[in-house]
Amino acid sequence: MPLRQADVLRGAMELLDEVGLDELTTRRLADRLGVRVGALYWHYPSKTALLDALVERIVDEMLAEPIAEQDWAGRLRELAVRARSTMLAHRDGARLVASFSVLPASAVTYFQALVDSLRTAGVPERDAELGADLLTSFTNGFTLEEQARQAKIWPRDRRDETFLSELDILINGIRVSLLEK
Amino acid sequence: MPLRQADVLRGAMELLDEVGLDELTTRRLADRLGVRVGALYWHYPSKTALLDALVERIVDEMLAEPIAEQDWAGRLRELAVRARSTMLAHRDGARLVASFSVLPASAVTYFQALVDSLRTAGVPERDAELGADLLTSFTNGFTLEEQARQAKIWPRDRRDETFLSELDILINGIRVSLLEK
DNA sequence: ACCTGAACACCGTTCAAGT
DNA sequence: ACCTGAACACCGTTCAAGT
Repeated sequence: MPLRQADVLRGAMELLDEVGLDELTTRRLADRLGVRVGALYWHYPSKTALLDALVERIVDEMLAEPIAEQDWAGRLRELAVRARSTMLAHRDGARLVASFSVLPASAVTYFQALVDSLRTAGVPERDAELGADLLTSFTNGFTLEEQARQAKIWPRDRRDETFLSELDILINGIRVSLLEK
Repeated sequence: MPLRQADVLRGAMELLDEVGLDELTTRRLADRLGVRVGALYWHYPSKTALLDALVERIVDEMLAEPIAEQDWAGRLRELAVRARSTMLAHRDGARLVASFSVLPASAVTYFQALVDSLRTAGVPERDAELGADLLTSFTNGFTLEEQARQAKIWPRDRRDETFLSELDILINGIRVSLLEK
């Protein structure tokens, strides 16, 4: 029976996890799906579009489970932790997510969840956006470097500890700069 | 007269700035240097080695000028601002720097400058390293996203403002978490 | 609707041979 | 010491033609 777009996407995700982003080629993907390269272009218009679909699927996972009720700091922490662990769950996940050419709808939702956490704590819109952007830049920068190099040096629990410590420093900055001013 | 390694490096940097990282191929570089592709491999053992040399040159620029005497917060700010502006000075600079396979010696010096700024303010070694890593992750994450997408949407002065605002929030976090505890 | 066959215009890398 | 010529093993993409 014929391939559907979802099969191509699933195959691409599996191949990503097995060989990494640099070895994820259209030809290897076609092989794995038992099809000729050209066939892929019936399902996706370009490799870029396929990678964007992968990014979307990964970012979707970040909000798959609802965020537990808690104070603003706990919500920010949970959102950041989840973004990191979702990217770490896929080989080269951070680099892939950083490379999107079409911003996934779920990325907007994610960013909005950060902004909302701060808004409900009384932070004005413009400041809440700054805080959300700061948190996102840190999380992505940390995870990108971690996945590219640190993961080969330090064990996961050590890296978790470091991430949480730095995250707390950052959240304290948001507290004194945006909440208590 | 024959090509020297420095010529290849300069040519690569110029090509990077003209066409970007994705179009920086060994063949285009060879064309620009008036040489056949294979000749490059006499000067650099691989494209990866050449890219690492580019990264090194960019990171070197970050500390080309001495850091002005000032308090720890001012020093951290200046170091972060300089890292960002140096990466922005080259097309795809942030993505290139994030991709290094051999950590440049100057990157160690840069990181140490961050750590030292905190150490002289009385922060213990381990905490100083956390703060330096936090600052680095943020700066790289911010600039990577900025250069990849935001630069096409917002003018430079608007992005400068945003970076400085977020940087201050982060530095306040370091202040209350690592200095005043 | 979905895929093959075959091509096009590229890549990075190697290496004997030339000067 | 530095480079050419030529090849090898790949890429992403297109598209007429097949089923």
